[in-house]
Amino acid sequence: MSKPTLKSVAKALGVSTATISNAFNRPDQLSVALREKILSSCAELGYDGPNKAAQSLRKGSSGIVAVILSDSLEYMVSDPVASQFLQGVARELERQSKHLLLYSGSADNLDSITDFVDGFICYGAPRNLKLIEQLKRCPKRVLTVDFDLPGRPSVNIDNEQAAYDSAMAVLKPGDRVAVLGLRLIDAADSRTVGTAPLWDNQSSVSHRRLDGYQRAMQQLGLTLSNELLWHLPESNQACAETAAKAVLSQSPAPTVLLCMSDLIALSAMRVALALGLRIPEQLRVVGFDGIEETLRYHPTLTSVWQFSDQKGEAAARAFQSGQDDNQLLPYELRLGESS
Amino acid sequence: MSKPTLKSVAKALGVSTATISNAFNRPDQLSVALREKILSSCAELGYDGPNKAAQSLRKGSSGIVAVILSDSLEYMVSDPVASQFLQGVARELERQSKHLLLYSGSADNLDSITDFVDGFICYGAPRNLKLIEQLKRCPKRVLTVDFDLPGRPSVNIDNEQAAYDSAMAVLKPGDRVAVLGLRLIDAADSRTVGTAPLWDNQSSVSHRRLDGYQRAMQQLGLTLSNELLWHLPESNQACAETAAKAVLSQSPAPTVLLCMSDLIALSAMRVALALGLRIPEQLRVVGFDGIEETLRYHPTLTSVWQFSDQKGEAAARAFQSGQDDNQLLPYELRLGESS
DNA sequence: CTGTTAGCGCTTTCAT
DNA sequence: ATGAAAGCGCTAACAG
Repeated sequence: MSKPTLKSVAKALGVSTATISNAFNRPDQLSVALREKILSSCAELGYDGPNKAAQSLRKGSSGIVAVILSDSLEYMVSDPVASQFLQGVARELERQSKHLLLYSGSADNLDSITDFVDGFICYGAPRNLKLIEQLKRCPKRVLTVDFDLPGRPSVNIDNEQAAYDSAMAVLKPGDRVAVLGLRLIDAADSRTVGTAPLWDNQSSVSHRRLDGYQRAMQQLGLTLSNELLWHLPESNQACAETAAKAVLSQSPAPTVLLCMSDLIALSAMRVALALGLRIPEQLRVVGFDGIEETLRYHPTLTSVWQFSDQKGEAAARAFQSGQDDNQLLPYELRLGESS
Repeated sequence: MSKPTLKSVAKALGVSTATISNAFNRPDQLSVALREKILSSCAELGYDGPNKAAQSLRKGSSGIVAVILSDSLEYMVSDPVASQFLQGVARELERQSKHLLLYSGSADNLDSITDFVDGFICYGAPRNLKLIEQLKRCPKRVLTVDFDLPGRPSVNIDNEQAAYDSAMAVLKPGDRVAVLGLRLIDAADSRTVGTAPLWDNQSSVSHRRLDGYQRAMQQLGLTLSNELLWHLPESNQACAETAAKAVLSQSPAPTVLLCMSDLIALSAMRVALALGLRIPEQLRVVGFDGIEETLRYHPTLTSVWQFSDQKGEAAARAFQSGQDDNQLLPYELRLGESS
């Protein structure tokens, strides 16, 4: 015997298909008693509700929201900031009785899933630029986070201002400044930006942060030399160590490290300490994001906290709300022992 | 103007719907020239292929495979073993041009997704036991990993034998042994198992590993005292530290720590070193899983390597193959400086 | 409160 | 090589 369908169940119970459908979708359309009876009979027959694929075809919506990650699952999954964000999205979606489909930003296209989902929440500009084109002309709802798409709603923080604030909190006149940046150019390894063209991927957060750092430096009469502006392809320990070692072994050594993630800042501090540098006396360090781990480490890190889980919730809520505005979330500069 | 459909495109091009369908799904059914023409016209019209929801309804398959995690996304995502596994699944599925839907094992039911997917790969017994019941009577393909369901294909390693091997590699006569186990009883905190009933969740890997440890101990004439058998609710640093501190501060202190994950073993070694214990002279430690991080840490860890990424690939392949056997994958005991 | 009916967008015989 | 037509399982109007 194959799986029961709405029709087969209706026949078995001697009622019309509409009645069964209503029993599941519109309780107000029939008596409580009848509904109870139908529901329990269905349970016995092994029918656990209308087929969702058919339902989705008919209604035009499925209750599934896709989250497009900026990179592969494997990478995102190991980043505490991203997983905080996902946690928030999952929590809010659960409240809405919706479901979450995780999709890789390095995938080739959205074709395989667009027809199954109600829309997309894009967390960071997808690594594969083809996806951006597809999202632009997608008839479904698209909400971006940490970047913008013309005419689409978004959720973000003011990265430029936050970076500016963090730099102002740590910089002093006469400082020699190094920046450990994230995905500033198109290169797969950690290296100084040098003369490589800045790779502006949909006005990424990194470039906005760099703008903020530079505004602060300008204001203090400081300049950033090209060899001290580093590009890291990923926010992880390995990339950060390479960069930190190179930067800190220069002479004269930098007195301040502006880091575009807390993970980078933490690794940099480890390297600095291993090199015998004293923080903050000889080197001040500032991070970005706000992750738990920095609270357990000494010296604690001065950083911009952006509450990624709340950002995830906000994104899911904004997705649902249907409003098309560009939402700016609050952030908080928290001073630690590193500055 | 709304999204073009197969029908609207057919009308626009003056051919039948079947022809358009064939152009996309069965190239052999029409001339190359015509197909080319149709495909390019479709691209112009902004039609990028048949609607997948309708296709799935009609064909009864969608090309999406759900991976049911044993716990919430947020938890799994931070576990290196799980993310290795997912990596492998994702890689193999990509080869098959299929897609991956991640689903939480603590979700309430599968109803919301069953109709959209071709089947389920369950990575570990889901935390929510209701899901197990649903999987048992699911008409779609179900493959389990790291646990078994009657009549369903599975992919696993021989946990009992692997645990036995690892214990035999480290144990000596006269040893005082402590076990840092994973999810052995139904408790949310780290604690000794004591007299609590072992919670056999579908013959979990943990219990098989415990069996293996005990066989080895028996063979060497050793016994495991109840206060030295620990239950940890999760494989993470916090849980492991609690347990390790308690276990190592006993006197006489244990001489061997059998740990059910590398993450646990690593944390335990940190605690031991902080306590001034020398490894392996005063304390030998063995782990389970095989994760990269143990190679960078000193002392390096003796552990059972189970190649989770290959396990993921194997699972996705077995899912696709249609074979219903229970596959046992190889593992490898690797000796490190900790034993 | 219940039944009838017309599709949602597609694939697939079966004719032509 | 192509077209007509029958559904896949369901929902929403509408009529009763």
